Amino acid sequence: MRPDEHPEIRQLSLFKNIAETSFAYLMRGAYLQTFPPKVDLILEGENCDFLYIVVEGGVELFSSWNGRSTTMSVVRPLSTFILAAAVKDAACLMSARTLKKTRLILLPAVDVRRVLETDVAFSHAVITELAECYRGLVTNTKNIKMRSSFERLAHYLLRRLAESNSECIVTLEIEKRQLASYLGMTPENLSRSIKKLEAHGVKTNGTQFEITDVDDLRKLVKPGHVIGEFKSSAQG
Amino acid sequence: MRPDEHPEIRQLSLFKNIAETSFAYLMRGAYLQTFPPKVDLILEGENCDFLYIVVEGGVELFSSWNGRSTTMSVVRPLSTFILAAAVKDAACLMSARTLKKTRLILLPAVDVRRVLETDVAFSHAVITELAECYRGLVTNTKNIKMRSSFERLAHYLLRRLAESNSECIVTLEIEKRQLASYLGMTPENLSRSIKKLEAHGVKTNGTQFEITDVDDLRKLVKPGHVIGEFKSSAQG
DNA sequence: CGTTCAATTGATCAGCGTCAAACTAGGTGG
DNA sequence: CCACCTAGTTTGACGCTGATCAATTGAACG
Repeated sequence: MRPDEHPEIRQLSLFKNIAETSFAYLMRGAYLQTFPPKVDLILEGENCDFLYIVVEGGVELFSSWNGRSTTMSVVRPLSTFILAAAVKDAACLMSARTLKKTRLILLPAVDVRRVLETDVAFSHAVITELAECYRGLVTNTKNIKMRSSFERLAHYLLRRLAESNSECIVTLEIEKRQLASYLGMTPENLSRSIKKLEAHGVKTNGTQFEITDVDDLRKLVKPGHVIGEFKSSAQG
Repeated sequence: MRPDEHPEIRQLSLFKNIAETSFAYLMRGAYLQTFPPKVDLILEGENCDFLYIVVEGGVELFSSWNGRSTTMSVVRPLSTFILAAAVKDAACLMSARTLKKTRLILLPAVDVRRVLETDVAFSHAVITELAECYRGLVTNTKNIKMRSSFERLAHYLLRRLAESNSECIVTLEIEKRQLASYLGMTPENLSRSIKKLEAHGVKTNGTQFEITDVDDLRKLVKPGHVIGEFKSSAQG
């Protein structure tokens, strides 16, 4: 890959402040590839050879055990994923698959670790990124342990609303079954919970959600007690 | 604090490879303090002024929301906690309190961030530590989302057994109500689950657990599919 | 030796998962 | 362009896991 091929990734917080030579070194070994939907990228348990960057499309991080399976995170452009395993040169704890047609940059993990040794700015960026991933997961865990599935759904909508440009419209970019799994509930239960939302100022139409009474939702979610609730979700 | 006051903390992975001057700088500003049981050290939402090291005793990391509360992690000697918030200079996402009489080292977070800028070895140690914390939490989340409460208990016992010296004895070092909260269940349910364990080769006597049939437990837990299951728990 | 709080036990109930069936939408081939 | 097929979604009925409530037992500590 040429270093100037995707100028926008130079602006990622991971690379923004690193030396030009470090960036060039990383790009020299990088692959830019486009994958069809539903392609397995990573199988949990396998060692981690690349750090991934989502340029376009979307990637689901999930885990399977004993016939069960759960969506851990959804990674959208421009974000990296599987950073923790890459820097530790360890087995991946999550599997990854594309949600739709997706363009990815693959940085060989050895190169990442190499640059880590020479470029202090990169080290600091990795520290910040890992800390954010960690804190995102902490918030996630608190959610699962302290809120009901219905409250988690309301919380999710408020989070997506805060991220969006709109005042009151949220559009799901993933299938409901995957959202259900991410929220730790069954598709059936999600379907019923969405119905229940209508009594709390949310009109739905397929993947469109119109929040007509934000305050009502906030009453369910009671955010603000916990700082960081509406920040990023984890994907390290 | 004198740099040579607690030689064992020099051996912590966070400090093992850092420069002597960095370590001295950190120690110069450090406080060594002993706290009684059940003392609140950190209130979530407040900014993080220190990085903590547990020298003796134990600390519970927990979170509260809307009248509910949950134990997120238990930190034992010699470990650090609240590293992520300290390096990010951000609000803590978890509260902390001592479980019993506990000796702690408090490193001013500004000093930590200062050393981060000058000492590459320290940066790398922080990266490793954060990555481990993150991966511990990933495992935790997978546990909560994919295993039943009974399976989580069995898994917990096997984990503690792997950490202990004994072939078959596990001794709880926390109250059962806290274990229940950590595992995401009620004390009543934990009590009943412990009873159920007797049918799977576990004899109990108060806080003592004797695992007489490890294979039976393993059948419940089915570990090994997910690498890293028996490593550390998160506490960043 | 009494006070206090954790742990246990029993009874009940609710949230949510499971199973099954009907419905809908998006994509494909005739 | 439409019929069809497949897969996701919705709806209903039912059952189980685990929470709640209440009462008792047990253990730690002054």
